[in-house]
Amino acid sequence: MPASSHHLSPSVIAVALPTPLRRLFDYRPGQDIPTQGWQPGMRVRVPFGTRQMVGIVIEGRDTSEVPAQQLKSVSAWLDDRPLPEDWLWLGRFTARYYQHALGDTLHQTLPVLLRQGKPLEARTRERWHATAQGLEIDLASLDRAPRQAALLALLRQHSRGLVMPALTAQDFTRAQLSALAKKNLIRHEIETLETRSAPTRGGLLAEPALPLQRQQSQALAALHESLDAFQPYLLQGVTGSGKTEVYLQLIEAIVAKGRQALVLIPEIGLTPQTLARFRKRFRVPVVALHSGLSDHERLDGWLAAMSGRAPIVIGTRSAIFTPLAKPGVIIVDEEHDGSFKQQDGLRYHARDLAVVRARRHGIPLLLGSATPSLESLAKVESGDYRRLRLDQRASRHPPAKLELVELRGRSQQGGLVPPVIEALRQTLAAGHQALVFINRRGFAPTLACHQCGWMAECPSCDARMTWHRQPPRLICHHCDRQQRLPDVCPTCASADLRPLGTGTERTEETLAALFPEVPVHRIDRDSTRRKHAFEQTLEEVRRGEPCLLVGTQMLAKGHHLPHVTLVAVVNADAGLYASDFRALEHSAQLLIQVAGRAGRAAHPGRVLVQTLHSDDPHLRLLAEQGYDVLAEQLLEERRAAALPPFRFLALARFESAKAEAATTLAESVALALRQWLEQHDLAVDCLGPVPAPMERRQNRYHVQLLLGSARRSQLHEASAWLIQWLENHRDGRRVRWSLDIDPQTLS
DNA sequence: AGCACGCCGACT
DNA sequence: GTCGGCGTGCTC
Repeated sequence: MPASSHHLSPSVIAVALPTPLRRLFDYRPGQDIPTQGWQPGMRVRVPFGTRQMVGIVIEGRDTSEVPAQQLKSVSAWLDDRPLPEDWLWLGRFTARYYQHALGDTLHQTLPVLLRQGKPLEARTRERWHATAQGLEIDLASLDRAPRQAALLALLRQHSRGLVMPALTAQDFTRAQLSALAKKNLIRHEIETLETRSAPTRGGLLAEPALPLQRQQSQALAALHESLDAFQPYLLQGVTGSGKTEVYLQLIEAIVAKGRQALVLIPEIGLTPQTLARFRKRFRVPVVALHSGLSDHERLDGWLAAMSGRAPIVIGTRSAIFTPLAKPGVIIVDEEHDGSFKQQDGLRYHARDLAVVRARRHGIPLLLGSATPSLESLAKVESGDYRRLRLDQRASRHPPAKLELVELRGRSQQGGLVPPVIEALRQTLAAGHQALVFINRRGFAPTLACHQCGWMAECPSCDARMTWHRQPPRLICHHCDRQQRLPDVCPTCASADLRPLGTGTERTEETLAALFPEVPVHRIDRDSTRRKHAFEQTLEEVRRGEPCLLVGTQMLAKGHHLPHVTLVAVVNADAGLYASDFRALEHSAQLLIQVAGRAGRAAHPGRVLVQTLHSDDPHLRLLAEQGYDVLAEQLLEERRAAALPPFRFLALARFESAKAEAATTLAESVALALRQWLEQHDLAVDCLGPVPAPMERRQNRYHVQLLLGSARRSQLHEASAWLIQWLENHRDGRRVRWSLDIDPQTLS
């Protein structure tokens, strides 16, 4: 709403504040309203309780329900123009859809520096110099403050001065700077960073686009049919079929029209290589928003996107909230990936918000995946999305078929059966590389006593502790609790303690013993904790010498491993038989993704999948007919079972130190909700409360209530009512609760 | 969520 | 005598 539709100065403004309270707070506008007038989306600093907070002005009001004497005034208006309208709109939509407090939502989707009230414009930084006095003084006179002396010595060497980042990089502190400044030995000035805009001469591209295969051209042609209107596309392409090249050429067309492209990538996919590929192609700036940025870098990227200076913005989940001056397309790569859903606090799904945002802007949306989510496939079926297929790989080999290898009745070494070990041997003998995929880190999933059957259990969770070798410890993967390894069984004192099951460390160890002549690289969260360790290993692997790779899903996603011709999956069953209704979908996606690592270059690949259930119909369907056919069947099963995407769900979670507290609250709210649903004749059902799949985690008990409806609007009404009930009920104090709209998992 | 206020145990 | 435990109540 433009300010002109309001009084120049309303008597009250409603402000969204960073608190979980689901309401706005009214203030008097105060004295220093910007001369151009106020507008929704402007930031204000306001007194809140005993503190000052930064809030976002949402609307003006003639009167407040709050008694006039209780109204406080705005302390300061922080902006003379509002934050971008597209950002505010999406924030308001998100808060409403996910039933989250608006103030908290807006706060979370803003760069840290803007949350703190820093100016929206140019970024400033301090540049420090030695003063004339500081240049003359004898450094020895500072011998009691050696760091100050070192700092002054450094500044003396730089006549143009040094900026803060350069100083903190050398571990100098603000305290040391202030101390020297107090002695008049140094001083600083504030400089504005003139963010360079793009060199546009020489054209858009820094390197020529690659020639397209027939299907890629067709996909691109289809995309060109709707560059100026909302239209979602599902680009379904097998690994190695050149989805990225389609993205790049689409972006080229969009940027050539003076518009911006926003690219969302899964957390694990925003690697230096991915980024390098974009930056190498385009001469224009590519802003990357990832977790490694400093607050200043993040603000810079945000401002560059907001002003339109950055034609291409690429980032993970939270980048969906980046404002764009001239939105042209949104691309979501690996759209099925679970990391697009935030799993705590504001539980939004970036892919779903991308749809909403593209519709609002009237621009195309491109969802890419080799293994699309059932949600997106259902939208293709219903005609909402257009499907574009890429079935051909750039290399002449078709994607490797999954070969199921039965585990039952076979001896195992490090979790591998003889035919798989033999296949590894042949692969190495041919001078190739092999990848062993095992989705459990550590040495063994647990430690068991062969005398009495005792197993290492976490004292705080309903879970087994994982046996780790490096360092030798029992670690709970759910709460991070660590214990030393027992020498003897704690219940029967037997020394016959053995690993139960297999993790990456154990497989690595076995492979190193079986194939001493080649290096074995383990890639999991533990082995790559050191910065750049992952990249270094990949670099070495890409050189192509025969080697073995052992790893978790870190290895499965997106990395080019051109010399790998054999993929072995240690155990396909873990995900297949999990209780979660999406378990099958997710493990099929993971298997196909792992399989995609095999044979991307000159040689065809093989994929061996070990399983205890080689006759499982779903697994066989996947192996024999591929993901599409399985997905079709899974969709039918979901339809028959009235599960998403044919039904909408909301999951209320309750958590407390005492099990009864959570259960009692959940029961009361369920009872009240059921009555209310009946009275209002809403087609929403309410399942539970039931204990969560892992009831006890970190010594807290988890209970949940599942709401389901075929009507999204009714589900929303019901969840809004539920939230209100919980907020008004004091018993909820000792119980922590949350509501998850469109939950990704029911655990 | 913070942060204050408030009323009962082990310390200088 | 007080520092501080976290129970309850409020934030325009």
